[in-house]
Amino acid sequence: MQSPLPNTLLRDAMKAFFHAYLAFTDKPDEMLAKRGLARVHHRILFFVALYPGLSVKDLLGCLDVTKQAINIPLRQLMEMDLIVAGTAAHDKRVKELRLTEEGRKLEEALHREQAKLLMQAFAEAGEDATRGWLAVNQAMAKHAIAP
Amino acid sequence: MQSPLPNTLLRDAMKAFFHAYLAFTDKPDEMLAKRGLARVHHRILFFVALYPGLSVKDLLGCLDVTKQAINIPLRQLMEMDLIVAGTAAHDKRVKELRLTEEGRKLEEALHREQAKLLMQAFAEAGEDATRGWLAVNQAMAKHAIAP
DNA sequence: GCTTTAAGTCAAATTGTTTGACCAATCTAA
DNA sequence: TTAGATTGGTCAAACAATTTGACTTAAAGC
Repeated sequence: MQSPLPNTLLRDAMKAFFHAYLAFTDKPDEMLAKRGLARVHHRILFFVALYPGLSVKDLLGCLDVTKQAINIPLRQLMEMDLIVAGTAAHDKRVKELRLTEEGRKLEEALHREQAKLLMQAFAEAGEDATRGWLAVNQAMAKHAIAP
Repeated sequence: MQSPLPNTLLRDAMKAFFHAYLAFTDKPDEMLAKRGLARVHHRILFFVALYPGLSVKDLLGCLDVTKQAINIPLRQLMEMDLIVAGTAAHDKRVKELRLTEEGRKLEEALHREQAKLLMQAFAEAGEDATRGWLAVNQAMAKHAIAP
């Protein structure tokens, strides 16, 4: 099996993956800290932005955490009027989480920083590399539990 | 500026990145938990494996944490005889961290799991994609603080 | 009616991290 | 050779996050 990554360089690839993820979360973490929020809050905002009307259960699945781990952060986001919870028409037990206007603004500000970093890296590496990066991440993501 | 990633799909790319990272750390986390160890321990083992003779200061740089955050995990690894600290010849203040034989075995077992996942994803996505994945991660990693 | 599911909560225990103050040994440069 | 900087280590208090497990309510589904 012929690979473009010699065995001796596999660890360098893993190191780059680790540091890329560090860089990816750096700016948003800093911005959130100023509001007394943390990375969990961002993750919640992110998935609610991606899937408007997301249920709490599906959110847990997306983040791969327990409901207890999300209990306080999610309540805070609702108390701060960044997220609202409606009731699903087909099943009154399930909540439909959505961003408020203010929540959308915060999520967008955080998203913009990460997009900037990604776009820079994409521009440096080229279009083919961008497609490749996405394809490998999606292949790996299939092995995570989430939807 | 023409991008292979339409704006509406940028969030999907970020989601894949997040879930890829989740999958990447899943198995090792599980293996470490059985020994009463955590992800920090793996990160220390990983960087000491990648850079034999690494100093404590450089390790802090690699991980982007404070010395207090590493104090206990590193001590545990040395008490468990997974890591040994020698003294640098050029400067007696600096320590040279290395894996012991047992440490090498554990690190390799953890590495093997991650390599398996990566190789699977590489095989699915193809060689070009593999090169692209690496290139984008390295471009992003440049924006992290580490060496 | 009985069971299951979605959501929420409580409490205790554990763990992790930060902050800030120290100290000792060693190196470097004035 | 002394003053200052650097490396590594430690302590303690405060804080934050997460886990485990038990328990509740409301609503479905059968």
